[in-house]
Amino acid sequence: MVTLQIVDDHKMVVESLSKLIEESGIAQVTGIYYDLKSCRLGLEKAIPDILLLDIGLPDGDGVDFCSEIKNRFPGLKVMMLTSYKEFNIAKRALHNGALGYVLKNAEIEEMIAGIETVSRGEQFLCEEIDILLRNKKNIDVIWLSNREKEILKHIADGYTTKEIADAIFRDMETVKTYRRNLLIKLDAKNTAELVKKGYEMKMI
Amino acid sequence: MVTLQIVDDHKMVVESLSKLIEESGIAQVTGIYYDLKSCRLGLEKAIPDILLLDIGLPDGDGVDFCSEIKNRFPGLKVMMLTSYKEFNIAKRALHNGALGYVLKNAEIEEMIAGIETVSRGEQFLCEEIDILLRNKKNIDVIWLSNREKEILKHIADGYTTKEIADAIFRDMETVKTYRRNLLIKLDAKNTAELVKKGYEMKMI
DNA sequence: TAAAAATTCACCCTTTTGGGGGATGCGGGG
DNA sequence: CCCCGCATCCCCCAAAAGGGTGAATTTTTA
Repeated sequence: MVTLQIVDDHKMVVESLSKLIEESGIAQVTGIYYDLKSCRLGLEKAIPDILLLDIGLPDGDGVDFCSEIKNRFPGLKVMMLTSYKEFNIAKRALHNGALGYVLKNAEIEEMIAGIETVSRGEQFLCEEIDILLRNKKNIDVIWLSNREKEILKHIADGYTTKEIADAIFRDMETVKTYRRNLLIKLDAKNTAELVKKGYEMKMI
Repeated sequence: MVTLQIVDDHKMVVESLSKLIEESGIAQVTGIYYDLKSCRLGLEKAIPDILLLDIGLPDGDGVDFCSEIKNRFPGLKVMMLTSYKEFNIAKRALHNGALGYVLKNAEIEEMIAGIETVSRGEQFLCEEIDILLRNKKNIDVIWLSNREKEILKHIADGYTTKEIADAIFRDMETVKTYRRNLLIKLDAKNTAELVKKGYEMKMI
């Protein structure tokens, strides 16, 4: 029997979904977590075959967490279960070792089929994401360094170039360079669009 | 028997939640919609006692929709069911006629209790939202006019003052005034923070 | 270990924003 | 009828962001 655990902070979602999966007979739900911290603890005790992973968790990002657990438990099959229909997010998740990506507005049957496929070790994408990735297969994924993310957050918080420079103990010119690069990387015309895209790509 | 309908674009959520509510015996689910359009059509045929309403629907905003349906069906009890834990969003929803506001990460028991309370015509807030509103009860709700929302969207899309002025056939000075007012209204230091706050308050 | 990426700083110059004042007219609510 | 919010436009001036180009050093990765 395939064992499965779920990480999602929406109790309402996860508990009803858990019932549904058990009733379908496709897998046995051996654990439910509402944050990454308790998930880490739980995985130390017992590793399931599949982990259903949300993205917007209260104590961290599911996409980053994905690479973390793939390093610790390479055999664990991770299936993203989220509402983010964004090229960059999906692509980063797959790069980080996720084997599946299913949107929360997908049909339940699709989800069940996905669990089945992933449990065999094959990649599964829900239809919408599959189309999304196909249509943009020639587009590069956008990766930001930690410094870039840090500065992007400061920008979104309303800090000026000077203020950011003081905050990170660097020269204004350095921060200016980062701003320029961020504009290019996220393909934004100015700071406003930069913040918008940062939000959309869940980099803030 | 209390009748209930749900509007939420997450099929996975809504279908499993629907089962759960029916099993609890608290209400009978007489309709499920994945967007506002089909909800409008459905309500024309049969009005339930309670409507569970999400916020981020594909074809519109649940908060705005709330005032729309309260005008058409004043007796309908609307209960927001969403993941947005934001003062302004919750407050606007209640102003727009919502009788309940429950977060998706609340306990299912809380949700059931909420349905019961709302069905009696009494207001119900889940614990987290209750605390949020209490702590900020002296803070004013932020309302934006249509023009302000329009300009805020243009700003987030990366248009400059000049470009926005051209797009809406108004003078640059007019747009400048709107920008100034938006900064004051959303309490932002500059455009970057303005866009951030606009996103957080779901005004973009 | 060599190539690639990230990080840091520099100079110059233009465009855009932000902050301070106004002003007018219009429409709704008390 | 008057006040207030909304919408529109005006002037001035300082600060910040944006754009081009270059380059050194360190860290990471292939």
